[in-house]
Amino acid sequence: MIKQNKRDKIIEAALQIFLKEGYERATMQGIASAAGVGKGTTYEYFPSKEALFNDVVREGFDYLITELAVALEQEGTIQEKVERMYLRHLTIFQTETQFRDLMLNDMGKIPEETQLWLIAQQSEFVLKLKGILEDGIKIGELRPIHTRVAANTITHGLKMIYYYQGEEHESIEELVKEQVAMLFNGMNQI
Amino acid sequence: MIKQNKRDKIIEAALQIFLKEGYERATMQGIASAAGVGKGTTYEYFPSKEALFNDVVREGFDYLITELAVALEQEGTIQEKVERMYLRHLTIFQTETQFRDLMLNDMGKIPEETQLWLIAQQSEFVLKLKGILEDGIKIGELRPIHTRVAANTITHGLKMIYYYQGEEHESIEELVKEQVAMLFNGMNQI
Amino acid sequence: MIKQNKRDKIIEAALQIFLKEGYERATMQGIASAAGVGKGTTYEYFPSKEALFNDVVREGFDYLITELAVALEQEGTIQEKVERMYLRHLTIFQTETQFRDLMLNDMGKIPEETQLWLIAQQSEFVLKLKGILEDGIKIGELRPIHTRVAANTITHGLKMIYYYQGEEHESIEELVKEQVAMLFNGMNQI
Amino acid sequence: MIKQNKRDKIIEAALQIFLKEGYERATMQGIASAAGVGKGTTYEYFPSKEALFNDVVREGFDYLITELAVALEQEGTIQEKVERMYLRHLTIFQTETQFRDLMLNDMGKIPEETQLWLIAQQSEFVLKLKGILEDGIKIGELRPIHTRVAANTITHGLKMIYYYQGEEHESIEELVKEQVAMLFNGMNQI
DNA sequence: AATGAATGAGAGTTCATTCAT
DNA sequence: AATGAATGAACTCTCATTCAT
Repeated sequence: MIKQNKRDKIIEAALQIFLKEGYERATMQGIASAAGVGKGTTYEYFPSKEALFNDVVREGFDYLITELAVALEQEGTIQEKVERMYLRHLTIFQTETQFRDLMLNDMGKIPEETQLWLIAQQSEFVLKLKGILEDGIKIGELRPIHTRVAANTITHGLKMIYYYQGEEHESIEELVKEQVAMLFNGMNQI
Repeated sequence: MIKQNKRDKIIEAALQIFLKEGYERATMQGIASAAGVGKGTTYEYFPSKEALFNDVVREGFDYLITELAVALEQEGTIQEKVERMYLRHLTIFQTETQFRDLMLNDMGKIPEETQLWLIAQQSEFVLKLKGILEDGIKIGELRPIHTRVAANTITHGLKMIYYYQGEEHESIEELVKEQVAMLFNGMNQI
Repeated sequence: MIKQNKRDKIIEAALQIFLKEGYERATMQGIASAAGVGKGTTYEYFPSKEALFNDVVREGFDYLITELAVALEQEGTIQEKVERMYLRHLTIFQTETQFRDLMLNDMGKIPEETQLWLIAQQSEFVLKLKGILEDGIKIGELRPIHTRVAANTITHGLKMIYYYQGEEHESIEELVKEQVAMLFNGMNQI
Repeated sequence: MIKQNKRDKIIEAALQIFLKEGYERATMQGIASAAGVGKGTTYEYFPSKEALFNDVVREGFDYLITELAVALEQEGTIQEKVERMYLRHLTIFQTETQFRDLMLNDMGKIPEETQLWLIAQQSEFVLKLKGILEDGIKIGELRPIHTRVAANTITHGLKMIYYYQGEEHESIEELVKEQVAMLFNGMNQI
């Protein structure tokens, strides 16, 4: 097993607990126990519960954004890129349906500065996607759509998978592909 | 003004407070004060904070689902119906961006039974929409799409508006219309 | 027994505990227990430990100053007035030698405002005493002494009794009288 | 500069911190940092916070008593000796008004044994002063006063300077001299 | 000998809930 | 039925002390 330092162990345990319990329900004692350290130890690494949450969010979001950006940058048509991104997103959160509680919730407890950082990160990501869509229009791969709305729809559409219940005879992967196909091909008869 | 009974006053006040503060941050004292009743009185009508939250969620969700269903049932093309539903949804939550905190968050605190009820309500709604889409395919208004995925995408796509930042020269209403148009017409060149 | 309201019971218990333990050592649990109420109840009456301490100090000091002023205002020579004041002071603190901890110590924990109030109260008292001394000089009862220093010496000299150890065959009352006599008659041969 | 050993550096730092913060507020980490050593190092020299405080008090008191005794032993009338002692006392504490917090406060935290030692030291000092006063009476320099009370009054009167506020056109030195003069000459008209 | 990472007992404070009025 | 005073469990955070290095 890879040797992890205490800080990483606490971050990881905190992520799990925040996910399972939400910010308020989570207790420092619980996080410490899950990390296999004493309660006081958490305060050696993070000055407060809020600061710990802040770092958890930052590291988690950083990881997520990076992964998605990589998926976008690989070869293929734009629809393929987006599909790849959706599937990567799915893989990351398949085991953690509660991840929405970290990403959508509890955001009032992080410092203004981090809130702004999150928005900035997300905006940057949306802009990158917008650029890709504009290129797609230029080379005639896409119709002349409203790229800002499209980039936002695609980005926030990622979160839809949080709500897919396990259903009968189709895998979630297939549903995701169908969803992306719909975004690109539309529903109207032509 | 219609005389409201105490129970309704408490439910209404609780909704506002839960929206503003989230479940954990909300206090029974705050809810009671906002409702203009004594703290003990809340316990005459609801046996616990959780039970109150449960009822608030049920009533709120009920109202929402009903409103959206009405929007769907009115005349027009399917795209028009969906657009109407999106705009109705927008109207309801325009003033309460924190509504996502009630709908997406804090759901761990309601009893299993209500969780299942919520899912059932939502499934029922998705089914109704699915039926509408199937009719649309039958009469040739829509392409032969995967109706379950489409119904889910449309339903969960409603939540995207929570994340629209106030942007420059376009109103949110226009962005919503663009978003619906994209769902129906697709992004790919044809 | 006189029926005391809860606030008074808490103030009284807090006084005892603060005297015995000092501000930092005193615990809200201990104060609550001593007052015969629940821990949370103290917070119904005082928003914090500091606020409770503040009120204890104000009420205690108020009582003390009033009692001493009364002793000064009764009939007699100036030496008799001062002696009476010293003895009254002695009576009040005879059972509470730790009172110095409340009056001299722990003053960093009370709000600036109360600190200023205490100084103002004390200054006012010293001024009153200074006036009495000046009258004494005018009517030839006292030598033309430095009245400000004298008033301060007498006032702060009150605190000396905190340090009298129980000694052999003389009572503290007698020692106090001797001390006052010395202040008025001096030590030098004439 | 004389090389100080670690123990002395810790004692000195601890004195400063105890003076500034009081016993409870002072932290071992703060003391260690001020002394320029590691936190664990303090425990190499002193087994506990209480033990450290104990040693600080003993050494500080020792120094004080010695200084005052020296002032008393130099040449002059008794009034001059006492005045010299008061001024020496003033010099020592002029910069540290918080010294009263060490001397008057926090004494509950030192072991019984040291408490008794302090009382004994003080008693011894009072006795020495009492002897001086008795000699003064014998040679007719002083009136036949109650020497024990006088010695106590003089000794405890030292603490009065803690309470002198900075005042207008007189220096504290002048006030101290006035105070001593009053003790020796009395206030009553003769 | 010197260190500081690790710890957990214990502090102040909040608040859902109870219950006498 | 309506109330709010009373309560204590449970929380975050501090810091004296230990101990492996």
